[in-house]
Amino acid sequence: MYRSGCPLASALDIIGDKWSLVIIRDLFIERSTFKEFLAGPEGIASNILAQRLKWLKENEIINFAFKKGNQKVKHYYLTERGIDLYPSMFEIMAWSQKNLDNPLDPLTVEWNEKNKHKSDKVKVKEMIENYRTHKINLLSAV
Amino acid sequence: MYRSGCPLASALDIIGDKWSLVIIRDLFIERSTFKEFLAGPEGIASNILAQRLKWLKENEIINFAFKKGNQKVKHYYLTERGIDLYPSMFEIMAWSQKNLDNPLDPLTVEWNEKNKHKSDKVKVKEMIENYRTHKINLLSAV
DNA sequence: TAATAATACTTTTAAATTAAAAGTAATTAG
DNA sequence: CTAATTACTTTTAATTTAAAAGTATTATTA
Repeated sequence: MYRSGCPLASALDIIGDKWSLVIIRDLFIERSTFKEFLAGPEGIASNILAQRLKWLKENEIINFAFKKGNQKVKHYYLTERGIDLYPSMFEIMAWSQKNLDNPLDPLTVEWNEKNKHKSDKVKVKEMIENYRTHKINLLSAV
Repeated sequence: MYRSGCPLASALDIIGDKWSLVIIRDLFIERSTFKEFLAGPEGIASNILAQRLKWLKENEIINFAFKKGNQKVKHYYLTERGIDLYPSMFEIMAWSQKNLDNPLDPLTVEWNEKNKHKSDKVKVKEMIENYRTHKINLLSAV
């Protein structure tokens, strides 16, 4: 299943594509439904989205639950293994902002402004803490 | 060119595939020629390798030089923008080793053993320092 | 409660990318 | 001068991605 015993290559075997981390980003910013993922600014196709959600679930990076009284809307959320990806994503975003000259979307500009006085370590820690709180709320409503 | 103004998605537009970071990993461990990349344990196809090297050069993540007296063997190396990817790669490898159960190759086991007493910050710093030294040697031989 | 709408997909077909294998031009070594 | 080596390129097949339309199930509305 894995191409080699290199941990970098193994990780890329799971999340090395243009969409997986984008979906995981959406989960971190509290988007949780198929419809919300579809509405993201990158415009993922519904078949690709369905396929990636299945793959990420099979690899125990995400899971989903229904809220009580509703069997229609699936709420996806990150497992611990998924939450654990945040430090990698943070470093990739830092690299991107330092090295690519693509104008940032308003959401990122706003987030940067709000967090500019914090250290990287605190930024990562707080994002994860906030996500855990959100997840608890989501799962307590199932 | 970029799918959105999200820095994560923008980075994935450049390096979001199964091979780019594997090639960059090779560069960090001082593999520098087409032949050496081809010989890596993942078995990249030569056409894919050529295409990726071209793309990474176009995006100023890598460059190459000939050594003096030899116009045949191209020695690829990381630009500053490429070296800057190491913290992301380090976090991905850390995630992988914590969360995937794929047996590590001997090179990684050996590296882990040699560096186990160091902090993550020092590991990252030293890898980059070592790479810079290697690069200086390489370029002073052109 | 029956019709309508919404949600999370699936299917189909086309386009693009990846892969495997073989081939080639330029350069160097013998 | 010949043979080998290096860094590709080409060709063809297989796989993946994408776009668009369609569908089953559940929830909402009249």
